[in-house]
Amino acid sequence: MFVENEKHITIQALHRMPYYLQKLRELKNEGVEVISAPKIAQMLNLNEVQVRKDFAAVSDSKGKPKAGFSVLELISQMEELLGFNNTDDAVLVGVGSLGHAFLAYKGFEEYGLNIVAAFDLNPEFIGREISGKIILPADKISEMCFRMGIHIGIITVPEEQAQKVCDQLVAGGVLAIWNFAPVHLSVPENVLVKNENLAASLAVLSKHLKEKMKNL
Amino acid sequence: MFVENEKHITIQALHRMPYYLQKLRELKNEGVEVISAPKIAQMLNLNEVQVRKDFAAVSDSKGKPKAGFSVLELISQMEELLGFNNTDDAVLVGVGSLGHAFLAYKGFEEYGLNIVAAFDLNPEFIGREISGKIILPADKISEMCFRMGIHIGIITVPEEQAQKVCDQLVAGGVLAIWNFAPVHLSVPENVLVKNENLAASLAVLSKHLKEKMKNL
DNA sequence: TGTATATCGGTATTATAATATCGATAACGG
DNA sequence: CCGTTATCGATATTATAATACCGATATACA
Repeated sequence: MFVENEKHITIQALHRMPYYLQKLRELKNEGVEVISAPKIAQMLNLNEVQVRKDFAAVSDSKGKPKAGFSVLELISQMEELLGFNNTDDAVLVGVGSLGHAFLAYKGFEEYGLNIVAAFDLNPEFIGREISGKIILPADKISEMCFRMGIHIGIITVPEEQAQKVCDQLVAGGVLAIWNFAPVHLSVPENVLVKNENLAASLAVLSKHLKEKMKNL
Repeated sequence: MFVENEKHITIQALHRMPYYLQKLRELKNEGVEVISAPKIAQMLNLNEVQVRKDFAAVSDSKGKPKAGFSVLELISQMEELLGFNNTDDAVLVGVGSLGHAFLAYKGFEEYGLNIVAAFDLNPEFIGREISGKIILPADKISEMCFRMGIHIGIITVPEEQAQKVCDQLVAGGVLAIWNFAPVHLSVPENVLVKNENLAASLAVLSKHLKEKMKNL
């Protein structure tokens, strides 16, 4: 007879949350205090029932008929859920062009991610400073993650090196991996890999384009 | 009584394709000529039926019982489908840290994407050369896209500017938009927006981590 | 103050994708 | 050369997510 305190949130709903959050913050800045699901749905091109369900999944506060939901309450509950108000430390491996950009990118902090160390396999980079971080040799990954209690790893190395780097992160106690290499990574089942496969996205774009062009 | 020549491929299947392709190329390099669905499934941590169905969706060549599928045929048919063997021209808008990295990134060409022009709103950047491309003023977007017959636009500007840039791309005849700004973009229905929302990915990671840490 | 209505929450239905099942068949070993 | 078996394709089932529907209710306005 335990109370189910964990709301079930689908992965798709989770992906929609940042869009809600962005729009809600916009509305807040315009002075809007209450917003209805159909209005949000229209703005984001979603189904109104889906919006209402998504809101119900994050929020325990109820919406009022004819009016809607409290913008401020939704914002704070979403930030809570998404972890954007408590910062996680992360390490980054691979300071090629993409890794370089991430080290320079200020936006991550806004989402609660703080890159505390960067590694590379290339001796040429090691010891150099990029955006205020000293680049460390890749063979120190496990040790450093363990010592600093890091649980998030970002992989921006070429595909050939990705699995090896991944193994080192896991050995260092990392539980969540953000993988930008276009390869499948094998990990123990308690570790989550979130793939950011640019090739996959391009495939979608390219397919769509091919179909559009055919009809011209 | 027309023959259905367009195979139906789900969006999820399309996302899996680059992983298959990567693995198949690896196998090809090892000299493997025929591979079975269960083996691929095991390597990529997928269901064997799913793999077989995905293969059937791209390929008209049949697999052989007890043996499997021709690695070479699968590779060429996937490349064909994904459009990795015919290059599309694209423009990029926003040369902040991420845009900068994309201009420097060589990998896109491998996937059939060629960035032919880059734009920015910031007068400070205009006229400067980054990775061999001259940065043009954003108000030239529509004109240039139209003149050069560009159909793909990459948006790497901050969220406040994204919708405006998007409208200009659409006005210039762009049909597919790769959006890295964490906002929903409104477009006509014949235009595809592929969102690459880093915040959304981080949300997934953060949620997973929060649950893991709770159990410690 | 009463009536119309936009929106709510909950439930039912439909759509989509993943997985399980099974008879058929080509390769392999004895 | 014949049984054994891994894998196939096709079909059935289950899981998951999206959408439609409906009675209840708070607000707005006559």
